[in-house]
Amino acid sequence: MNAVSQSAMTIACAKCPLRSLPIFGERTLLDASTVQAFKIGELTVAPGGTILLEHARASHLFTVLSGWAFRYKTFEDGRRQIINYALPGDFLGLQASMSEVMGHGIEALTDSVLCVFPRDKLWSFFAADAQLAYDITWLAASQERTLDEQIVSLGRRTALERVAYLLWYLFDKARELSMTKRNRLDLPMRQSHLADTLGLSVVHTNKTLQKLRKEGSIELDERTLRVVDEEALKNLARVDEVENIPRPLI
Amino acid sequence: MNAVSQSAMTIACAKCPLRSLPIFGERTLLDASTVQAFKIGELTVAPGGTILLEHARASHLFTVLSGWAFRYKTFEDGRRQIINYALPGDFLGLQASMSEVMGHGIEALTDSVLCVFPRDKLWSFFAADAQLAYDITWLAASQERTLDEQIVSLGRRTALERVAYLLWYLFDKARELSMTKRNRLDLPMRQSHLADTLGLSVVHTNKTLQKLRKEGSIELDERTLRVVDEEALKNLARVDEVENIPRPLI
DNA sequence: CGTTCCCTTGAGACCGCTCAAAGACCGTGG
DNA sequence: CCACGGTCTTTGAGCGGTCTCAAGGGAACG
Repeated sequence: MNAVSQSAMTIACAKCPLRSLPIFGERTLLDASTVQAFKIGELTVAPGGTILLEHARASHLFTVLSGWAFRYKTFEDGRRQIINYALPGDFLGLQASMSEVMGHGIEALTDSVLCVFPRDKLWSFFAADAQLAYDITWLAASQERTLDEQIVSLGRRTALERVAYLLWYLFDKARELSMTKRNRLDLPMRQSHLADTLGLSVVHTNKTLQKLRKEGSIELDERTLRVVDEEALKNLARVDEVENIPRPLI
Repeated sequence: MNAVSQSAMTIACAKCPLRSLPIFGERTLLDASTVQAFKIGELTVAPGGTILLEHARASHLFTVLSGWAFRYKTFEDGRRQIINYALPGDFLGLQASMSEVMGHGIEALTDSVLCVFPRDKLWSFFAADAQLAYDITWLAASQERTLDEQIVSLGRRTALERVAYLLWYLFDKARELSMTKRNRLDLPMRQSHLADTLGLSVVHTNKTLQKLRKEGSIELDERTLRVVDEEALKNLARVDEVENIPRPLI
């Protein structure tokens, strides 16, 4: 709720910097004018700022243009579960548009900019452009796959495997977006975020991170992750290999 | 793979018994002929039969017409995580249609019948019928909400809360479909299925079930669940109330 | 230069695990 | 019809992974 502002200056979809990334394959790329017609503005949020409030009515959909955010749910007694992380190109808020009220909150981890779309126009855009409809469904289905894997993590991976998986997942996701340099990635989250993602306490998360460092496949200090031996990390994490196929961008 | 057969006799969508259930609201109900055109047949599966094989290429989409099924993932060492359960009206296989290979398996718990749709025609049906496209997206988004809640369960609910939540969730889902009678529901799964859903061992699942029975809000024997005090169960489960709005049926 | 937030470390408690075995239920075949 | 084997549920014992509580150190910031 704090530090949220709406900017008059917006990036034209045709000049969207994300469009040139290989992961958003040219063949699958929606015409920029279609997205432009759907887009109504941009939202700028500071670290810790709320993008979507838990249990509130959501009137917008978003695509992350830059920055990190995370989706979460909380209990009244303060327990928090982070559901997943959003990076540039991720489409947010769809769940809410199908029911009336948000089931989760979304918070920015870094300074972030999001493209804003009107939820009440979703249907008319579906009717007008089948490719847009298909792309949104594609993204929703892809999101399901990610959530499936998070469920497997929480249900059946040990603490060490969970940490390894999360770090590899974030690394791989960031690499697709060319956010890594020489196997290095700056992670904006605190250990308390990792703990709330992993279903562990902060203390045990810390101890498990240290154990993982001793395994030798990663280095992690000053909030910079370095993947030293990706194969070893993936084996530890029991990664179920999925090829990164080009994905749509709304 | 065993006990799978394709029947020549199929139910006409116009006469689909699910269409008269209140949860599939009339206003949101897709024209029967649209679904009929998309449907290519029915699949009958016996208990324990495979509907979708993990890591195989999927060429079909399904709607459960009758019976119970579950989605799961396994590790090489045998650990299994059940991701969620499918009941009549649930739409299956979408994740796989967006990538090449199934990330999960689907297995029948009871004798089941599924409507079969061709995955390679999905795009052309999207282009031909915006309502169908919208409905499929709706279902995908709704599924995400369910998965979010499962992530919260595994990450932040205690064993007792988890069991309470799962039983309430199944009860509520079945009630929408008029599968309950006087607060009673026949559950087809074994305790090992519950354990693999809850991220617990079978032994601890058993002990937790007993503790829950002693709490008094449920009875459970002979595979019949009876919800004695739904409010107490929901409080125990820390249910985040969501109204059951009418949903589409493909 | 103090305050605050975060990471780290240690100690002890507890939740959920594994191992083991007995009882209950069911289908099958003698 | 009964004996048997297999699967599922239940129970007990002991271990260990993860938790909570507590305190110290380091870095950032006003």
